[in-house]
Amino acid sequence: MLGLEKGLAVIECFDDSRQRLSISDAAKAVGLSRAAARRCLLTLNYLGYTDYDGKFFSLTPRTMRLGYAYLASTTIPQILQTYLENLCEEVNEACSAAILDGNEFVYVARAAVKRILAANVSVGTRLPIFCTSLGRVLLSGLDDDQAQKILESMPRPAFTDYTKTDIEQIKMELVKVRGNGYCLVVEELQLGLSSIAVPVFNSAGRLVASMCISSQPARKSSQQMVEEFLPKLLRTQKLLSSIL
Amino acid sequence: MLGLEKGLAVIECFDDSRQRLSISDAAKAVGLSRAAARRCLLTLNYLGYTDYDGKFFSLTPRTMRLGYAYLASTTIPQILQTYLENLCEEVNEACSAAILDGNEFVYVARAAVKRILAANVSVGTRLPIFCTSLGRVLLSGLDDDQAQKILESMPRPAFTDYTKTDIEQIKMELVKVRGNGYCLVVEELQLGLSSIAVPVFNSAGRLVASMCISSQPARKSSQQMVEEFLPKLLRTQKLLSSIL
DNA sequence: GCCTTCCTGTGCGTATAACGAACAGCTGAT
DNA sequence: ATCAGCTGTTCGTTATACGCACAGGAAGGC
Repeated sequence: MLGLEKGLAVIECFDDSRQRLSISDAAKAVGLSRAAARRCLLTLNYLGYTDYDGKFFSLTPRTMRLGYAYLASTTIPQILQTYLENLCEEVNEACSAAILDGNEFVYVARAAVKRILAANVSVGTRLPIFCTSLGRVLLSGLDDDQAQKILESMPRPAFTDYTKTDIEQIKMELVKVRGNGYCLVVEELQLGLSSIAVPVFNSAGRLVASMCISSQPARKSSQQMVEEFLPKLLRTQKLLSSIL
Repeated sequence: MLGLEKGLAVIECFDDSRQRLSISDAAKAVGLSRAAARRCLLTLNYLGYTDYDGKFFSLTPRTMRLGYAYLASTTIPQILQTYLENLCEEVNEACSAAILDGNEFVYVARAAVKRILAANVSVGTRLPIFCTSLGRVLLSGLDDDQAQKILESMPRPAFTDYTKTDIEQIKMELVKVRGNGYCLVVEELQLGLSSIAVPVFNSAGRLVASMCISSQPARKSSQQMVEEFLPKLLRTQKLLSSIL
């Protein structure tokens, strides 16, 4: 069904840098002919997924039904959310859970503490997997071939001086993650940010998500992260694996 | 483009009561022929929006790209989120913001306090507008004909003994909201829940959202809600209207 | 003022995608 | 063992989606 494919591509091409699109804009962004893009947008408009002011189309909140169909249809994020809030209460740091989607991960649950600097992430936010604790834990659940393929398929920019970008280096990290059962990443995504993550298994022992506690190197040393946070993460992990 | 319409309907038909659907299930739920439903699901699977185990289809996190295209393409929710977190910090109660979508509203930002009872709402959750403070504020921004039409179009069950279900009664409430500039709703959606909401205007004076502080009648009387919370809501409202 | 350029909306003939019906194979239940 | 229900596949027909081409309109340059 080509029409469906094109329509979905049109929806996805809206983002923070493309909030309002004319027909030609959308056609260019998605790689469709103007006629095809127009048909898609008019259909989306007819169905209530977009607004049209005569010149520009913009998405309506109706679109959120699509994304939340997933969250509503999956119990794991809801359960994770509850446990992360308890965990957050306990350690007074931001706690998040994520699942793999292609070469990114998606936050599916999150409990944040109110601090001055609010990391601008929320449920639905996507981040690269190669340089994050949540991502590397998810990667560690794949076999080497798959991990290799995914790592090769993605750009691996050095966000900071500490970012590991070499595939072999990252694969060595994955080995460590599998051996230790956790992943600590310090300032690879952003200076001043550190996080420690563990895998989340369901009752069948399958890796279904990863969860982490985020902090700042200035407040918590790497050693503190492991000594203080890891036991609590592992306890939550155990609780979760019995009910997922 | 009929194909697009059908595909989107198929995505939306997944929810908490329909997590995993066979081809026949989906066909019945959406009202398509089995053949058409199969074509949709196979296409969605090909595009990565669903998983298929040979019998049942389920949505993948990829689907969240669609819903989050809206959030990412709109700055209002992000700004609201920041202000709600400050407000939440100040009053130590759950603060939420919502926008209108048909005869429901959608939470687009939310800051919750950690309490024992976690109201099971998050960004993306939808609730009816006729019996909620957020909803009535949004309704009050429409003209009478539109409000009437929307109210008529939706089921209005009495969730509690206090739920106002009569259209005329609700319209009188809307008049009060317009006059007072706020809306207080006590235990109409659920026993033990109360909330007070105000409209959010952009710099052009147009109603773009509503925001509320939620509490419990056992802890905060109606009078307290108005005396303590309303001034803070109005201050935040004023701040927002200067930057939206 | 005019011209150019870009975009939009529309019509049309064509290719083909989507349609539904029908059939065969499979599974699970009675 | 039989039946019911679901799946996957094929096939001829329909009409959907296609891209091209043209006209109207808005914005900008000269």
